[in-house]
Amino acid sequence: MVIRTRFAPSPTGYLHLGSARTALFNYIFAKSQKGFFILRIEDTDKERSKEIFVEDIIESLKWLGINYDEGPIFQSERIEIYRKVIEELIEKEKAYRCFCTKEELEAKRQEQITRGEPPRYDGTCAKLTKEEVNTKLSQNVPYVIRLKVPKQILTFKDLLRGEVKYDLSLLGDFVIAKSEEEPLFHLATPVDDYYQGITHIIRGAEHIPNTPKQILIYKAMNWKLPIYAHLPLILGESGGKLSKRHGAKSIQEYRQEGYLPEAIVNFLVLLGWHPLGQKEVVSLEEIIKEFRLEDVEVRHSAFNPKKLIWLNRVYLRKKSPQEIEKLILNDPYLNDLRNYLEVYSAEDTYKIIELGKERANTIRDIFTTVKFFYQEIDYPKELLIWKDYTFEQIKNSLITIKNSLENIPEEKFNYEFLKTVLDSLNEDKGLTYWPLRVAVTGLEASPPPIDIILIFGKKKTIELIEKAIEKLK
RNA sequence: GGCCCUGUCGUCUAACGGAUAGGACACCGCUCUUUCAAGGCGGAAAUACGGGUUCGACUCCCGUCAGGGCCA
Repeated sequence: MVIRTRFAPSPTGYLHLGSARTALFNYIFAKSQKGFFILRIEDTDKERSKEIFVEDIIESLKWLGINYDEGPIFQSERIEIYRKVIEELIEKEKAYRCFCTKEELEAKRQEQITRGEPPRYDGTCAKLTKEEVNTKLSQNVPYVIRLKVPKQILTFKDLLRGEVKYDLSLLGDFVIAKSEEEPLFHLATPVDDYYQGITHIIRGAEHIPNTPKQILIYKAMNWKLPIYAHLPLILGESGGKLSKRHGAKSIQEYRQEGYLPEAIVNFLVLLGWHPLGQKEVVSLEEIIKEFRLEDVEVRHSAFNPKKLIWLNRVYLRKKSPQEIEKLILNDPYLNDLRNYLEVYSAEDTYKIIELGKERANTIRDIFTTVKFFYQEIDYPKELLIWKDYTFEQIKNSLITIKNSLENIPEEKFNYEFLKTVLDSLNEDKGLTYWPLRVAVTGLEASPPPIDIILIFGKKKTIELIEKAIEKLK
């Protein structure tokens, strides 16, 4: 059997971590089985569907490296297919037109509630004769289309949870379409899944209660059922399902902040699944090789942003400065960082990136940790003080450093020589390095001073030391 | 409210009837070090609760409680 999976978002919001995880697992499973992964846009809700969200979904998937083999297929372009199914269901008397008005339905519902029954449709219009229906149609009485639901227990198999039971008598004959041209979610989804040959429906656990409704369509049409696997939900830090409402950031926001797609993919896959052994940093290739859908965890998991940051650091450190430069140049979301690439020579810029990335969480962070290379520095003179030394002692140390540096010929201005010279100046090396480091960075915490001096060069370094000495006078 | 799903360190997870319940993030020490980061070493930290089943339950069953989802 050729495996076919799909990701079927409705374009009513930006793609966030929760739905990206669903897409990812569908993709990984399909690829692990040498199957196909399909993108379907469920845009039948014309009010809430927006083109901008379609673009966002497509762009986000592309960025994450979740490539679909077919699609995007738009439901809005498939109205004829749904119409045929609806007509067939009515023809076979599996579904019927319901002419009840909102007021009538509301009255019945209130009645049922007062009787302590679950509110559901009582099937009045199912009893209408063909003649009665035709009369109402000719009078243009508005209607919806309902599916006939048998009063029995439906059991379906979820690949991760085993058998799930559902009492259909609680459901009543639910609405599957507002008209022949306006299918609802519970109709359009199974129809597409069937016609698109989807073998495995992998989606969020919030769809478990929807599953019986969709299975009923399959049964009414006499179609072979797909395999269902409902993924655990990702919960926000505050508890509820991760969603726009719970302050979930979109994938593109992470991109904008300088996260790497590898880190996000690795992070998401760890929510509910884990690679063999004790390793946690895994590439998409390894994931695809080791992935087994049955091994996916069923319990919901909370989103842990600190672990995402940690993974991002891991991947950031693996990148060479040249690769980071390329990312900045090629990603419009990081466009503004280009300015940083033009200040120093390419060689020096690579060195700066190297220093910055060791301390950065994200690509964007790189330049904030080494901002002293790019902006005028200022700091309170107290920052120059190492331990309990006096201003006088620090000033003298800086003067010694300055004189030593001035005496170093240009050709010997390299790491080893500088280290030998600076190491020899004071018994307490902190008396040398701390004030020197503050003088060139203005910061409490920064990369090591010699690395910085080498990029600034002799002249600029001496200028900065002179400024520091000036402060202490 | 009804129905459904789920309960292992704070968080993500391993253990799929048989070890001192393992790892990762975060946290706290120590170490390295001029600072920060990274690294190395170490620490604290969990089977929700109550009943069964079994020679033996994290693991199977029932109940309670808790969290979450869907519908209304």
